[in-house]
Amino acid sequence: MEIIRKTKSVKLILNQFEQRDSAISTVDLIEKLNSEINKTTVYRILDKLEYSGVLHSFLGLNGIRWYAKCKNCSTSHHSDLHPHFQCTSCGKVDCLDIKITMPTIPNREVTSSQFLLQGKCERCSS
Amino acid sequence: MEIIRKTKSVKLILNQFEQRDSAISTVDLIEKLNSEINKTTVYRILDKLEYSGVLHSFLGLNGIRWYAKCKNCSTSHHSDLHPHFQCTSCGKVDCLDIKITMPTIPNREVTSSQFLLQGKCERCSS
DNA sequence: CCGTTAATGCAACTAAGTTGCAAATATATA
DNA sequence: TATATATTTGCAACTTAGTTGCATTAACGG
Repeated sequence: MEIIRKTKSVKLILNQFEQRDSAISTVDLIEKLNSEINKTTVYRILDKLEYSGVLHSFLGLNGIRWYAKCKNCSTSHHSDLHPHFQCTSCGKVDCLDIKITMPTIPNREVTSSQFLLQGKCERCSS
Repeated sequence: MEIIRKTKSVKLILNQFEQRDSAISTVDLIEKLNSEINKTTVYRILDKLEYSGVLHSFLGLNGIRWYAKCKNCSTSHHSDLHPHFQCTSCGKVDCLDIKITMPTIPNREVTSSQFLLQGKCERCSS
């Protein structure tokens, strides 16, 4: 899971993330690159990009996995404690630039968290 | 989705939730009641119990759905803004009795949220 | 340019959850 | 208590996200 070569498929996937700023679901990515990359490959590349700190992932509504660019992550540390927002109308997901104060809970050692907000995005509520 | 009859299957499922205080995943429930109830029925009953405000649901790690007893919910309003905690070691999930202050986000109308904390529970970290 | 090793495609699989339909059963009413 | 009716159930078949093993292909360091 360590070494990552700059293959055609890797470039195609990274290109998708450079084109937009919002998160992309695995399903969308597979659909979009369907004629160029096999879905197994998409899953494997996303895994590696997350592992190496290029992307971070989280679950949206319906348990589908989403990926977004990392801002301050590395292989050893994922600092993605920001919440995500999914529009229940258009389905689009964004990273929110808000810091979450991780609650301390007695008798439990919290190591990470996922915070998903749902509602209507600007475009869908107007 | 409205009317719910007190059938043998409904009683069996409610009984599972009365026996414990932590959340139960759909998968566990199906497995546990496997000899008595068909999985389709389990899914359908859980849907109805959530709809009618008896249970609330959320996604755990891996996108599996979990259900837990509601405390102050009704058909019209689900007041389950509390976070959930999943132990990465034993997989058990609990509701946390903590109030979340819903962040206000410019240009977005937030209607609900899911907050999942991960780490080690008391039993697994000692 | 070549050899090594990682990356890819493919096909088959797993697992969660859904759907349609016929048969069974809860419940209100007579 | 019997009956009508609408809800609930089981079953089988399906959908969809994600995974695995393996043989083939392609990066890239020397």
